[in-house]
Amino acid sequence: MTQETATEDHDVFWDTSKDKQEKKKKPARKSEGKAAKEKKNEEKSGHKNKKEKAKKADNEKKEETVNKEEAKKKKDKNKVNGGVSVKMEFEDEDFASLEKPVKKGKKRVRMEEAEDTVKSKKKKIKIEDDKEEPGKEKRSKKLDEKKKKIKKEPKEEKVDKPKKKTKEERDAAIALKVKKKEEEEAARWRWWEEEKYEDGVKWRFLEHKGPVFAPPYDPLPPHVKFYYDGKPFQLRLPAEEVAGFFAHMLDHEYTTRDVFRNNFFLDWRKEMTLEEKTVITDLSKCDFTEMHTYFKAKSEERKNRSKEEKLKLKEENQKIVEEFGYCLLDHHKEKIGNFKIEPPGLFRGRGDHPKQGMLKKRILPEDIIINCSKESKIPEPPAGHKWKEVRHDNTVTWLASWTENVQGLAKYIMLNANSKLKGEKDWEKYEVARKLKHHVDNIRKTYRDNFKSKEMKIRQRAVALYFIDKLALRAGNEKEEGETADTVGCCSLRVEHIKLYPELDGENHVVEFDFLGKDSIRYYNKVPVEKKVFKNLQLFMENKQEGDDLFDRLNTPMLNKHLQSLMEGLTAKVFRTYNASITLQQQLEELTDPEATVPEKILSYNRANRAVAILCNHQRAPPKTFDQSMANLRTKIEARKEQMALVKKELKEAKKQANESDSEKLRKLLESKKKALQRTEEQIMKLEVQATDREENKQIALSTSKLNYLDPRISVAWCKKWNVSLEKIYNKTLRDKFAWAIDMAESDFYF
DNA sequence: TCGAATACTTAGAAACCGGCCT
DNA sequence: AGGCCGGTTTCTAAGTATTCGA
Repeated sequence: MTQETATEDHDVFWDTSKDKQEKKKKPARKSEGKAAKEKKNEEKSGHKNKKEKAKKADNEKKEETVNKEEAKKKKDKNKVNGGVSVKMEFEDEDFASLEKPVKKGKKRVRMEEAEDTVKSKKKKIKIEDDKEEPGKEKRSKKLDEKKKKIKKEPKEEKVDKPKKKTKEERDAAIALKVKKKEEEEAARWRWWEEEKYEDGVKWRFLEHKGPVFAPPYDPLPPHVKFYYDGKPFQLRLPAEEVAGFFAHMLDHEYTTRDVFRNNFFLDWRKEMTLEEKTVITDLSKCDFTEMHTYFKAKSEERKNRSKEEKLKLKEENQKIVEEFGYCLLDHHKEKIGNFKIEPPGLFRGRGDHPKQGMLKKRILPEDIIINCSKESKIPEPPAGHKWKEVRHDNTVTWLASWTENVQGLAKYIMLNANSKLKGEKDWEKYEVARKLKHHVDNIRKTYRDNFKSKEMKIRQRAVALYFIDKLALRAGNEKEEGETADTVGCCSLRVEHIKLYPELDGENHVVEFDFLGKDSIRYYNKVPVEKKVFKNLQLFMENKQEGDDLFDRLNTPMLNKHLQSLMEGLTAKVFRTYNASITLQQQLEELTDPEATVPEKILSYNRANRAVAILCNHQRAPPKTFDQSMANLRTKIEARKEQMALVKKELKEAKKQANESDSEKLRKLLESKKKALQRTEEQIMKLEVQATDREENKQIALSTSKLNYLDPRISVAWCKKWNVSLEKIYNKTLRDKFAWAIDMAESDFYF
């Protein structure tokens, strides 16, 4: 099968536990494999529906142009590299001609202009192929299908978990649900069936009400006091507010850290009056506990509000959401992702952040830039205020922006993930990743060749790319020292982040990675690498010491420029998307047992998802309640097992009786016992599967990859193929975000 | 010709909420 | 009826990639 060809290739490249000799042989077979793959794909399109076929044809057309471009590029490249490669043959091991290590930022290597950088955004990959079709009938037919589906689903649910309500109630609830779903579906903007805008234009009409500001400071009641050096001390409002931010966090580990405390204290003092400043000179003499207790009591109070109060509050909230939570974009109402301005507080940088604890100031309308259509109703600033600026830039997607004071970075108000603007981009992202599939063999060959380049920067680039591809490392942009936590990605790796073992645990050429990546999440991995990679790493580390860059002649713009020349639209992060999605597809194929029950299939899905999460190093802190909840589950299973034993006994008894005398009643009893046994067995199985799943998931976060890396069409197709309802895999948010994929992917979708 | 600025995606933690159990 | 638990949603920090402008 087509799939196998592809996944096999991938598997060998990936599975680091396998013998490397096998891997080395691989490239020779690759082009062959690819040709076969493509042919199979063609055959496959034979039994696709019209829409698909049209798409396919179009794709091929595009593929052709791309290939032409590729060919041209390759030719040009050969002009440059060709000479080098001849030289390379006898200079391969001649490291003497390679440049000496450089310190990045001081002696930056001049960026080599790519020969034929394919630019001009206008050429950017057009992704929709079927949208130009008129296909109005088709559309309405689709809608009908949708409706049918919608009507069916809740019934299934009913069977799944019967509720303890009266029949009428249940029916009413279901009817309501169906209605709501239908309405939602009818209101959905099926933008993926429309033509794309000219390049750079993000919208033609945009109207919104502006952001919602944080509520004003609510002062402490007089009886709640702050103490300095054991004595009550009355703070003025500005200092009191900031003290409150700290008091709120008192039982958080942050407040025990020196950096956090120092930064807080420094910024707090800036809010103090001269008198306050004179008295309050030592944070350790500050006692916030009374404030802390008060805040806690207040939040408790909030939780214990009466039903009516809660309802009222909810309604009020709803009103705000209704008014400010949506915008009008090209005739469609779209949900805004973050319409509330971030309230003031203490900066909670992740990891060892040098600025943690600093004061995040309150944002005022005077800080806000509004972006909307000229001809739209311009949002009104709150009474007595004005906006910093109102602009009308339809080449960007944000509705409002401001500059945050801690790091001086821009913040934006943008649309929700289910919006056209986000969805289209997401779709495009997966299309680029799918395109990489057709180029990846070539690219891998190229970087392998480059392992022996006589130019240091090309070798470094090749090895970095190898890591990005094989290990799904992030690109690793440069960051300003001292401004953020010390974290790295591929290009910013330093010599102390890797260790080289010519031999380790029976494997040759092992590299041990140990560094903090995004969000200061530790990446730790021991990987056997190709010999050439190993030798190069040794070379890169020569004459360097801790703190020096491993790839001293490489940075992300250089890497991306190179990638751009290999494939239009290709950047370092595409490899993560590509490898994540292709891994999911391959794992699903491997792990799904057609005979398995639905819960077992879901476990397989989660395992496939998990493989991706591990690849991408998506971790989470084990939930605080993990051990407890695990124990609870075990108890539940035990209880069920006991129940099963009981039912078994009863069944035996019933059988015996039925054998002795044959009556209608006894037969019925026997039947019901049999069913009961089956039910318990199923329940136990379900619970056990759940337990396994949870255990395996202790420190792994599946959500990030599901949300950002896995082409949703793979999951949708899998559900269709195996008759698993999509709700079991995707929650409401995900289904909303991926509406485009749910609509277009059939069970034969192939990434 | 860089470093800075800009715009957007990706990330884990925390808050929230609703269903279930006692 | 209330509290607990787990999934969902919200929040905002931290990345990537590209463009801008001194």
